[in-house]
Amino acid sequence: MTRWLDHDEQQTWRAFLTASRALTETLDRELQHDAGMPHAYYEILVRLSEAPQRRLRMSELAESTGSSRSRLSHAAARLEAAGWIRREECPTDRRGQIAVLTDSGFATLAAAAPGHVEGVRRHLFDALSPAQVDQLRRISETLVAHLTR
Amino acid sequence: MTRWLDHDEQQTWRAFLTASRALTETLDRELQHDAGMPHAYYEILVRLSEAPQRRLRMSELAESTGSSRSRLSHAAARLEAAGWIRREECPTDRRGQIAVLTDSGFATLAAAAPGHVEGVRRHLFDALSPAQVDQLRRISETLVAHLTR
DNA sequence: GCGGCTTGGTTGAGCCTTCAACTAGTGACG
DNA sequence: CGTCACTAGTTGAAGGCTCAACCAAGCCGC
Repeated sequence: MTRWLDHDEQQTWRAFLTASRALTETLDRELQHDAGMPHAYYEILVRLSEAPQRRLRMSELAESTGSSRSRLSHAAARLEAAGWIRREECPTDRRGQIAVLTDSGFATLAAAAPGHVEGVRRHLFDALSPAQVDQLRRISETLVAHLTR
Repeated sequence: MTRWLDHDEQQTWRAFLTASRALTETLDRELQHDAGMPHAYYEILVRLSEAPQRRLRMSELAESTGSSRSRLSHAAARLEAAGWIRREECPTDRRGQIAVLTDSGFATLAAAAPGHVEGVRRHLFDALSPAQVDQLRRISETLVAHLTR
């Protein structure tokens, strides 16, 4: 037997879908416009910038950005063509590749970050009360735990 | 001056991103696998199925699914090729088109719905407490209002 | 009724993602 | 030490989305 959604659940689900879609689309568009890259690529640069020596194995980078190996591989090809990252051989595993953030990539990221952070604040945090922010965090963490179980 | 995110805000933002991405990707994959259509197309069929006579002007359909006219136009071409919708001339505005859900489209939707709803329940509602569901709804509604302002 | 603005919708190019297939290197086990 | 399963990463095709350009048709003023 299907456990259908009642009216309230419907409303919740549709509101959530609309909100998350609108939010990600808005931020994606802003980033594309201001920095010439989609949000997914921005995230890759962020993770690299936070890693020791600004370098990560492709597989770790895929893991940490929540993308498939294939997606990351395509993305890396573009980022490399843009001169924002470079790929090096891994000394300990000859199958491996290490993605390295270039100076140009770091500079691009540094230029893009303020605008993007401002966008996140404006579109998300400014709209919610401190209590709601806290609730959203717990909800999100619960969902992540549940989905990656 | 950039209003940077503090540590807690960072965590909240990243958790939210991860959760909403994981959720939509999971449901999208399930739907693609079980019903042979992406979630965006499923939504179009749902809106049509709820409309009087299962028909809507393209512009209203775009509005109600939160997609651009261009996106809907491309989607409609595919849905029409699949035989799930059909487009008719609008009698009152000769520029207009009316999307109509076909019987085949309705049957496909009816077949896909139980599995999808079950997925939404399993991945979202089952993970959260009733209080959290209520919080999520208010948060989402607040964000939608804020973003479409 | 005729310029000119606006609206409804489509189109094509380019980009991103997915999926499945593939290469190459690693590691474990007999 | 050879074989077989698994892991790292890439590739290409196909599909979906965005953006900008475009064609009609409606609408508004004079």
